[in-house]
Amino acid sequence: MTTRAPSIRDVAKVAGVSTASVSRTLSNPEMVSEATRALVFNAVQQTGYRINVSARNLRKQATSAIAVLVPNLANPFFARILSGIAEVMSGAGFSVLIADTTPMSLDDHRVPAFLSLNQTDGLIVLDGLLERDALLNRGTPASRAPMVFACEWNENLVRPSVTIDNQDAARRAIRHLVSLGHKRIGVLNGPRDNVLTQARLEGAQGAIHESGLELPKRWVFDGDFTLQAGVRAAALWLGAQNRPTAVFCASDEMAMGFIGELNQRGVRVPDEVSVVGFDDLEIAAHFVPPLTTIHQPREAIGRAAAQMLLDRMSLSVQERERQPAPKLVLPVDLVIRKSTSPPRQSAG
Amino acid sequence: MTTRAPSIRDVAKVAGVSTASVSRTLSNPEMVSEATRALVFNAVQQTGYRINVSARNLRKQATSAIAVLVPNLANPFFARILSGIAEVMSGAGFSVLIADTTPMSLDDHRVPAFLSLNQTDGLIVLDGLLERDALLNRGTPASRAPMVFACEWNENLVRPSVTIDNQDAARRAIRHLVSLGHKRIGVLNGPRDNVLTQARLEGAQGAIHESGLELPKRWVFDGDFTLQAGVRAAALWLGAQNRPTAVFCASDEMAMGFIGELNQRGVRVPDEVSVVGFDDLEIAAHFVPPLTTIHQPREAIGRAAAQMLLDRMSLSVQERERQPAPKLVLPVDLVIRKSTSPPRQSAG
DNA sequence: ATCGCTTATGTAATCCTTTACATCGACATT
DNA sequence: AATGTCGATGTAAAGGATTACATAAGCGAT
Repeated sequence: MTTRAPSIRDVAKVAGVSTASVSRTLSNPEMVSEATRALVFNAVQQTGYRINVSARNLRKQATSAIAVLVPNLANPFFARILSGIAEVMSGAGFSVLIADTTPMSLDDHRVPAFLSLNQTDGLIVLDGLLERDALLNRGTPASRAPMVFACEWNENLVRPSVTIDNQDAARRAIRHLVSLGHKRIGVLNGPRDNVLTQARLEGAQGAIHESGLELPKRWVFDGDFTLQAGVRAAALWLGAQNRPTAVFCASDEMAMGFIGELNQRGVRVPDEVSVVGFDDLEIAAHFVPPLTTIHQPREAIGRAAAQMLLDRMSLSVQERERQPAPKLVLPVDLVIRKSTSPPRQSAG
Repeated sequence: MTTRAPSIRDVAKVAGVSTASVSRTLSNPEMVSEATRALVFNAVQQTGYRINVSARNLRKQATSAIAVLVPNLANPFFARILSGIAEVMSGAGFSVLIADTTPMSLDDHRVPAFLSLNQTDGLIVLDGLLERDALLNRGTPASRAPMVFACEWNENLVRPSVTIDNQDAARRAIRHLVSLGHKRIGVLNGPRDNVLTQARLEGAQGAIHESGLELPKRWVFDGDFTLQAGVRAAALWLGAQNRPTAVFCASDEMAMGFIGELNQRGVRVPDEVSVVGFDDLEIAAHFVPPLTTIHQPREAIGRAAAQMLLDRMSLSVQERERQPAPKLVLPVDLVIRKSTSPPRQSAG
């Protein structure tokens, strides 16, 4: 009844050739004669043969699959990057495994499992926190796996990576606010231990000082990139005295949470406070008001990371270790919409 | 130099036991004696052994992986469901493969590849369009694969599924608008061939008629669930004479695109038109104005689908075919926020 | 001491492909 | 005619874990 799936032997028998010929026809059609090819294709049709991926993987010592470690799948920011990765990878014949790293503690047994390379041929890491995991460095086989870090990655760490210039982006956001005449500029940032947070804060700080302004501690709000963090910041902002007339947020989600909450409390943006976001999520252009923000080419980041991983995987271990880790820094744009305007009173 | 990874044989040698004992220790520790167990664990440590997944899969005729077919990965709606799936599945020791089906034409070779079960042990399909693919039904092995359909699924089709009651949801949205006093209610719907579109339209139509109102064709706007569709609908709405005073949108994205565009053109929501969304994306509660919408328990849908698939996979083919396809319909809520209000003039 | 039963372990077959190596014709060159 | 070359095919050996079956050891009962 439940008869076993047809194997390459069955195909060979039907076609009247050897299993080697079948295998060759299927993976290197140009190696066999026209006649054999026809015979085999025919037999494949007849038997309904489907290759057994596990057997091939075992023999080839490769899996044709890569894994993506995502800090938070529910976050729309990552979804889009994943989409870019999936596009390139499936085009190249690879499957994409996803792993949400939020629920995994850093020393979770699954992380090394992914790294051990017999589950996947390579890895794209979107979670900057994972680097600190000793596991990435300890076991030799693990650290040798082809790996590309994307997004949450400090540009000066030594690993293949695809990032944007976070400092520069923050600087541009601030300059825009300064050029509008803002003197008191606040920053709503990510979690302190996040690599992006530091880079963006430095950039913002630099630009503020360059302009002869100050960034006192009380104008720097800690957040975590989420809508909720924006909501909390709104309450803080409202309660503060001598408030900033503009706030640079390290993510669109926080910017929207901030604006949304202010609106509920009757404070208008940009009339009473200008807001700059970061990411340029799709919704940003349609928000009320449309968000001035830093555009990140998310799909391109995903595609680039995938391509870089593909390149790395095509190298031998030695070659990989000899070559310096490639680093790609993609350009970002400031897109000016309606959430920023000159401050209400020109003087603080 | 590049020495081959330690295999179970190496562990066995170091531990001074047979490969069988090693295998048993690793997968059924209770089958071996205390002493052997210690010996083996030790040897595993020493050798740095990692199981070879391909070999195990080949032997066990299973992959410990499932695939999720997503219509559009970039869509935040699906990202959250995926997150629920990943959570349950990785808890149960399964890997999750994702495949974005938008780029695949329906007869793409990859679809049957996923179905052929030797790449994955099961399938969760979030793309309602795929059912029409003859491939799902033609080949016996394919149609026998454990499969669960979620979200985009018509409740009365015969397949294991996790859905919400779309008709009821739409009905509730409409009743809410009616209860506010609206007489002219429009609908911004999904693509015509989408299963959700039909169910929601029927529900909306039903509720409108029940209330003694009409739904003329010109008040039904075709969309595709995207922000852009909302933008387009706004233009249409503005251009129409005798406009609806309220619009029920089949997705939050469309609702937000609609509101965003109206705002740019100086039309206030809900003052001039009330808007109900569908999905309750995170951002909905923080939009300006906060969106009245149908709450879908997205993470729960994902978890439920994963659990159902797990259950189905634990059954034999015969059992699966004997049992009726399980169907889970999760409850939805209407959450009333600020994008709906009584119409400006009480009479049409 | 023998038998029977249980528990722990080892041996070796098995899962299905890929591919190194061997073989075989056919054809060209000398 | 003998030799060499080349392309196409077949044979059989991996690849690494699981597990059916065989064996051995331990123990209680007779």
